[in-house]
Amino acid sequence: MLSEPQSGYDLKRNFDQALNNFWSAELSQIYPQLKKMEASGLLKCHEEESASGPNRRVYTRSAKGRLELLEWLADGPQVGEERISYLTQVFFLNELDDKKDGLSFMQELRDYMVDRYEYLVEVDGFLRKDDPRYPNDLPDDEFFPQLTLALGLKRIKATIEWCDETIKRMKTRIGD
Amino acid sequence: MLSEPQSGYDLKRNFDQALNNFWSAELSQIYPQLKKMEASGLLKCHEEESASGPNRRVYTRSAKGRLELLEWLADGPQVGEERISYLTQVFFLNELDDKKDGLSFMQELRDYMVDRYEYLVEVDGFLRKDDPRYPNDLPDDEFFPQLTLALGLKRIKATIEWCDETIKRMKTRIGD
DNA sequence: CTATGCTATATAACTGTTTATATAGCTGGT
DNA sequence: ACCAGCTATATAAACAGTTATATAGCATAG
Repeated sequence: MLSEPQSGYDLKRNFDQALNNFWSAELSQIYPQLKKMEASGLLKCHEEESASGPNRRVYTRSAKGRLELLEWLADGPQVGEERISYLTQVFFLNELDDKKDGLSFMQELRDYMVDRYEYLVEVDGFLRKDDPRYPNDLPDDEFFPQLTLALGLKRIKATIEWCDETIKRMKTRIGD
Repeated sequence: MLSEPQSGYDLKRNFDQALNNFWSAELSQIYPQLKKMEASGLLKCHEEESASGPNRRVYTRSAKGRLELLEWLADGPQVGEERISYLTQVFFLNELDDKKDGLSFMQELRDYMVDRYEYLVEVDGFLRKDDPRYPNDLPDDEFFPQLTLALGLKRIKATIEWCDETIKRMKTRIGD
């Protein structure tokens, strides 16, 4: 992102597409943030006329901005806690009177994960097919975006496995 | 949580331990939240003297609170986006002049994940060993907390696999 | 006896993020 | 002609969450 000059609107689109739901941001967060970064000298801005609608405010990284980016990467991976909302729900599943309701919950979760998995496989296939010049791997501008996809696939697969094992364990407990 | 009467302090401890870093909350978030839930009739509160320090404000779920919990579960799993900070960093790794810096980044990430995996295996082993009365599975009060652990293990394993594959791909690209 | 750490609650300040709303003009369909 | 949908920016209000700070008493280690 911001490797090439972009407006807030472009950035939003790239965020949504490229990071495949591993990070998102609303325009109401992006626009003030870009202004803040411009004010502290990390970005430069120039206006462009738009064919439709208001002028585009196009941002470019400054030398200072680039330095800060390199520092951010040099600090190493940010491995803070990863929040999974539905796990807090799973925790409360033993409060249910009818144990079959817990099973339904897990089956619903599994169905969602399978749908998502199939969607990501499709996106991944599209990325890989596009360029036959590199039989061993993708060019740089596709390699790094594809890494986020590859992790997504592995993690969702692991989650589906967990759903299956949990459903099996729950069925045994119900005595079904 | 809140299956049994608890103070904000208890809740924090249980959150941290039981959800194994899949969810956390600070006391400064918990205390006002409990007051809010008491005000809207979801919780009841009574004070207890404490052996050390100020009185304990102990909360219990009300009938209304229990209903709301059941509705929350009946709505199905909350499968919102899962944010992974380090993936946004991976995305920018192709900005680095020296490709070996990208490799170091991935190796640092792998080391962290391996450490975390080994820690979770230990915790999981401790949970399973404690009760020999159930040879096939755990009692209810351990089964549900263990599910969060089981998912954590599968996901971290998947992440380590991804790190290994990525490191391999990166090495090939460098020509090492 | 002093420092550290634990139980226990509370608030202020700040940052991050989402939802809702507004404006403005262009494009394509019915 | 009208409506829906897209590009494009902007702000207000609300909500979520963290960091810092304060108070207070007890226990334990050095």
